[in-house]
Amino acid sequence: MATTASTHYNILTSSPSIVHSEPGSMQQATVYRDAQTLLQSDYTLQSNSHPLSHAHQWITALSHGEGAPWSSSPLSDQDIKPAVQSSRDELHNSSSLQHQPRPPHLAHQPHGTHQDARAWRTTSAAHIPSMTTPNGQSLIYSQPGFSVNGLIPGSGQGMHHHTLRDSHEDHHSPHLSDHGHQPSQLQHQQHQNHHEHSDEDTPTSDDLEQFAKQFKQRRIKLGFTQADVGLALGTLYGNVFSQTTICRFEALQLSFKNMCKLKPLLNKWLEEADSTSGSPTSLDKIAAQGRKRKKRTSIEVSVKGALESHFLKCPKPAASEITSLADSLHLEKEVVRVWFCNRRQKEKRMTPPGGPLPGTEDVYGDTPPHHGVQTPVQ
DNA sequence: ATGCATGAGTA
DNA sequence: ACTCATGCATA
Repeated sequence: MATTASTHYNILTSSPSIVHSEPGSMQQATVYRDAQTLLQSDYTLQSNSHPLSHAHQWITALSHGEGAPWSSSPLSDQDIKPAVQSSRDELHNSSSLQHQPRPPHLAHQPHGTHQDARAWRTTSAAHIPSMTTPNGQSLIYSQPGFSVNGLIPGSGQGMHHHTLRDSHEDHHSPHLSDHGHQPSQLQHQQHQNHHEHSDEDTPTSDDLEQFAKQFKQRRIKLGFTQADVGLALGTLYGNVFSQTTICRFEALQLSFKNMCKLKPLLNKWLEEADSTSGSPTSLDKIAAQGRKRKKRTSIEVSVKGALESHFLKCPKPAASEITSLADSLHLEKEVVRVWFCNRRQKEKRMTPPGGPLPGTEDVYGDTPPHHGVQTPVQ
């Protein structure tokens, strides 16, 4: 069986008390959640959410008939607290800056055999800052200067939220095939901002790359582990992060937007750690709440290969297709579905899998003389 | 360091 | 049902 699922994890059915009843530090999780929300949708204040819903549909899809024990755990109710979020930090950078510029001629491809969703693949070549569309407008997440420091909210950014996360070649992007007409967003705000702030304004992919590198270096020098940092962020700013996230940040394995969000936080930590070099950072850990998690399914290499093949052909298979695929591979449908989701996400990271492919035609053949980065490392 | 997973928010 | 941010568990 591919599904190693030894299926039988402690039921742990209900632990209503350990949700997040921390003695003296429980606001962390709270703020944390809020921050995220704010980032994704500026004004969309999240109302309460459904305790559990679709997330468990796959239970019924279990072919084992095992009777997933972890399914029953209606806790995680009160996630909704008064939106505190007064960190007057930023977190406002509405999404939308993650649009990847891609050559218009490739845009209309139903699902070409090549993925062009990555544009900032600047692992070694830096040229992002301004690609020009057929119109001659540079549409890049260069230095929009959104509401970060409290810019005027109506400067176009704060309200548009994400409307153009083009990068999907399915439905919503009928245009931009010939005109490459970028909707709106940071076009009109491309003036009046010339701050050399290497971390206040929107960083370029290059900036992020540089920062990540320096960050890692300093971190190690100071003797901190990725986990330490993640924890420290929690105590310092209320946003706890896992070792995984820190690791991915350092490795540029997050989306551009995500990187942008984390950068200021990590930057602050750096300053903190630097100044207090020597004193032990207060550690505070919120109890891991017991949400039953499905045992990680390990997919055989051969099966993975098959999935990869299908992905190349069709990165977004229809439900029916997933079903049949799952059937032929002897996997649960959910597993396959999730696999595709994760695979797609992977494509969107700053450092895409497979490395720099020579296939991506750089329409931006004019690398702008724009390099404000300082000394890389030591 | 990464693979598979969860969940909120969206479409 | 998907995207996106994030993390447990594991290689």
